[in-house]
Amino acid sequence: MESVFEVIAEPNRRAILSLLVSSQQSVGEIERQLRMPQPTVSKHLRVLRQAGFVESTVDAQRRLYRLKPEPFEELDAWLDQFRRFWSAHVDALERHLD
Amino acid sequence: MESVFEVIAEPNRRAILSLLVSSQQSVGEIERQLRMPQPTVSKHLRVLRQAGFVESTVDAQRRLYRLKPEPFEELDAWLDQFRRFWSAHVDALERHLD
DNA sequence: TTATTATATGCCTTGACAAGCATATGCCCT
DNA sequence: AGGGCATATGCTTGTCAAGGCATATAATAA
Repeated sequence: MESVFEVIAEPNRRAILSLLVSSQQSVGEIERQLRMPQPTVSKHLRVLRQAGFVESTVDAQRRLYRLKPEPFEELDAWLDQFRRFWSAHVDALERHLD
Repeated sequence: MESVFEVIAEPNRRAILSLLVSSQQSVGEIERQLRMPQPTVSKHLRVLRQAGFVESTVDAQRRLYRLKPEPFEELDAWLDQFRRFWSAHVDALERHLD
């Protein structure tokens, strides 16, 4: 589970990341919104934390999780090598729609 | 193996995609450059083809594989929701708008 | 203190997938 | 037709990760 690519391959992890876009959330809030067993949520959060996608702070008995930018930058950097290639396609599509 | 995320989770598949950025390649050329058994290459190409990452044309006994843009666009669209978390994106967006 | 809430972790089972190897398919050439 | 080259596919095996469930840890409240 080293690579960021493997981490985002899991649908539930992507759902958690999308949830955290709006604001930081506790484990229990994620659990309820995604209707997922709590151990499952905690395990996915662990993977996300170890890969640098999220970090947490303590709030009484709760842990508040929020996004971190670095892995997303890494993904974007990887996509970059293909960007020239497919942006031409987008431009062509836009011209066609005009 | 439906999702584009699962497809790019495999390192050898990412290597193949990176190879194809420069130009289209035959299975044998990919096999030699990546020092990978031919059945392995063919199997990964099959996954990539089914997910729309590549397409092939016939050249005598060879099949020439080249990239297709759509799955990359899908990845980029997913990344988009997280872009406000890293500052470099602002610059990239400005460059794109120029 | 004990009970309750919030989160993390351990064990176990199951399923998926990648690789190895053999073999099939298909095209080219003589 | 037959042989060789290029690619695809089938079968089997090992590995690894996700989920279920129980339990541990820790903070709070009564």
